Order: sequence, then structure tokens, then C-alpha cells
Amino acid sequence: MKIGELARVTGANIETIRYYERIGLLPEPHRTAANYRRYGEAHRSRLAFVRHSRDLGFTIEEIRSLLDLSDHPERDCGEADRIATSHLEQVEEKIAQLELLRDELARIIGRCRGGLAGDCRVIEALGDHKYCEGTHA
Amino acid sequence: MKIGELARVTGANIETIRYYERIGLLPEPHRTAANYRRYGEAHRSRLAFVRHSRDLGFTIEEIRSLLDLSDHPERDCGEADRIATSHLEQVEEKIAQLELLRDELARIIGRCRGGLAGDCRVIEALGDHKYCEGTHA
DNA sequence: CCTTGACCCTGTAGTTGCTACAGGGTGCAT
DNA sequence: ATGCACCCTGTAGCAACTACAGGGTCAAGG
Repeated sequence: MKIGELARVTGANIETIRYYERIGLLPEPHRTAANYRRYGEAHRSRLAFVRHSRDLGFTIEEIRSLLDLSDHPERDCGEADRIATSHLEQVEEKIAQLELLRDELARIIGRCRGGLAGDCRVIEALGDHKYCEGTHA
Repeated sequence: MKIGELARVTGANIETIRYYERIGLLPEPHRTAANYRRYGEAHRSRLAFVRHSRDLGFTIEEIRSLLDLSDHPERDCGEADRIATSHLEQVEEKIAQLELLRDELARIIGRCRGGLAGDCRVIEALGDHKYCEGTHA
């Protein structure tokens, strides 16, 4: 299939596919006489792996390692587990941070009674960290 | 005070301060004879406002609007409330997304029993969306 | 007086993960 | 032959910084 079809079936953007090829995440496909990229099932499934991993928030470098493992089934799977676990920890940390943020924002907004910007508690609170309760970022 | 001291008291990076000036978020300060930037209390508190807002996740453009309001105390404060509320909604959405992600990651990792990459459930699950339960991103 | 080191300056390029052109070629139907 | 959808390369842009390179300034110590 051509790049447009691959884009359609994987949900990836054409530019993104070419970008992945450029950075070495996808192998260079065969070319037709007219220099068009021609993809097969192996490309499709590799791209699906990449997109799925990106959707789960893995970085390109993490995906590179995961693909490398996937290409070497005889290796130990511990590395994949380590990458995923460390990623999970980062996600959990991010959630905790955002929850602090959410509470802080809700508190700041709750103080606003409308009126003039000069008396606005939102603006006041943004200007002065001392109004904060939580220890956000 | 000079830029190094301003950086110290606000916790901002020197390069970041110059960057904020370049994009018009901070006013151009006076210069000494040697062309050094010289800051006063007004600069310090404006930078604190910016850093605090950034820590709370507001974008530069949102901060630009908030600063504009802060500079015009006679205006209506509804805009500040609107920006903050919309931001809070985004934070809540992001938390919800990350929670789905977290559950999905935990589920994938839980299936790993160690062993060889060829049999690894983590890698298998990344390669095939059909193993997913949630409707993550 | 001279040097050392800490600080400051400008301007530009790098980061991440794409996305968006500009300017051109190909393939098929009308 | 002409229109249109598709493909190609190469480069520049996004957010919000961060990191130099290559220079100037200033106070203290020898």
C-alpha cells in the first residue's frame, strides 16, 4: 500500500510516517518506479506499535528500546518491564501533580466574586504565592 | 538588582527572564552604563506572577491576558475567571486521561511474568490495541 | 598594573514530537 | 490535454524554554 493508505489504516498522519522513517523508527520501505513508498503488513504492524506506544505516552527513545526488544525475541524481557514500570511511575507522579494543581486552581477560582480586576482574587492569588496552600510545582 | 539576583529571588532561570522580555511578557528594564539590566520591585512581582502562573500550567498567551487585566484594574474580572475556569477544566480532563493511561499501563505490566522478549506480554500488548480494555487516547 | 573569576551582553541553535508549507512530479479519468 | 488526487524532498514552524559561542565588565588579590 502507499503512504496515504497506511496513514488511513493506522490513523497516523502522512507527515508523521515520513518523520518516523527519517528518525529511524520505521525502516525505509521499498519504492515504486515513480519513487513512491510501498508498504506491507510488517510496516503496518510496526507503525501500529509505535502509535499505540505514543498514545500510552512513551517517548520516542523509550519506543526505540521497546522496538529493539521486539526485534530480538531471544533477549530478556526485563528491560521492557523496566521501561513500562518507570513510565507508569512518571504517569502516577504527573497525576499527583495535576491533582495538587487542580485543587489550587479550584481554590483560587472559588474566591472570585466577580467585579473589577483590581479587586480580583484570582489575579491577586496568581501574583502572590503566599495565598497558596498546597506545595504545587 | 541585576538579572542574576532577580533569577535567584524568583527561582527563574536567567535565560528565561531574557526570553520573557524578548516575547514582551516582561517590560524592558533600565540599563546601567555598562548595558546591564537593572530591575526593581515592580519587575520582581511581575515575574513572580508569571512564574506562579506557569507553575499552575497557564500558557504564555493566557498569562498575557491575565497580566493585561492586572494592568487594568478598572476592567471586569470575568475574563480572569473565564481563563482560570477553562484552564481548570483542561487540567481535569488531563487527569482523567492520565488515569485511563495509568490503568492501562498497570494492566499491561501486570501481565508480564518475566522471561524472553519473544513471549513478553508488554511488547505484545503494545503491538496490538485489541488487548486494551479502556478507550485511551 | 595585571590577572582571575564571576558576572553580564547579544544572537543563534537545540530540545520534543510532530505539523505545515513550497515547489515540484505521477497516475488516472474525462 | 487537462484536471485532480496523490506522491516526493526539503525546510520552517509550534511551545516554552535551554544552551551555547563569542564577547564585554567589574571587583578583589597578587
